[in-house]
Amino acid sequence: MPAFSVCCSVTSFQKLPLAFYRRDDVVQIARELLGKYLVSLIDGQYTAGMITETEAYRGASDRACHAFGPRRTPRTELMFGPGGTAYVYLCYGLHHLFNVVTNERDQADAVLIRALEPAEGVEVMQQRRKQKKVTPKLTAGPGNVSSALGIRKQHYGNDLTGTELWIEDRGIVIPEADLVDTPRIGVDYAGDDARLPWRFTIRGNRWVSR
DNA sequence: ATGTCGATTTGCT
DNA sequence: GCAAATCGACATA
Repeated sequence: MPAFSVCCSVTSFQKLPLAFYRRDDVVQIARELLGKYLVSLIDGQYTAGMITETEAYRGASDRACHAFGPRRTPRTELMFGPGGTAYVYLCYGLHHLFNVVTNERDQADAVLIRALEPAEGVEVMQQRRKQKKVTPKLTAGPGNVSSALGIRKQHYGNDLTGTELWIEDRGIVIPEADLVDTPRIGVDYAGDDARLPWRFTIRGNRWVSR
């Protein structure tokens, strides 16, 4: 059993274009992001990992979303802008959580990236995370993803077609049968919306939180 | 293996 | 004031 998925026969890694993010169905986008690669070139360090866990947050109509209401504040305003930017915010006062803003202007949808399978720059990730061993703890859990890739609040608003932080299609397709949906984590306060099956993982992949 | 607790920004009551 | 899209250190078993 190999430690990492094998990536093969792909000649070009395609950076996802703005059109990918600006579509109307955030739940579908959250599904499609599984198997894509989140890449960062931050502080001169190149790190990348395959996305293994996502959660969809559907704008003003979703009680679990910061933009529910609609709630427009200096922090959430970015989500009301057009898709293709990085919504980074501080959770519980210390964890930087990385989200992808989707949909068109005024539709405040976003996808939270919750876990990665490390691909490149693993040693850099270990240094940032202060981990001697490579285990799922390295990149499982949204706070750990940001920590491993060097994502901080200064990356709030970054253009995801830019040179610091982006997502690539490397030709990996997750079969529909291997796509697992469950309720989202840590949103008990959201009433009925807390039960929506909008958290997505890859069946059998060990690089997931919890 | 499981549980409690502290760190500490943002935004609502 | 308090709860939050969390995590890891530490305690106990």
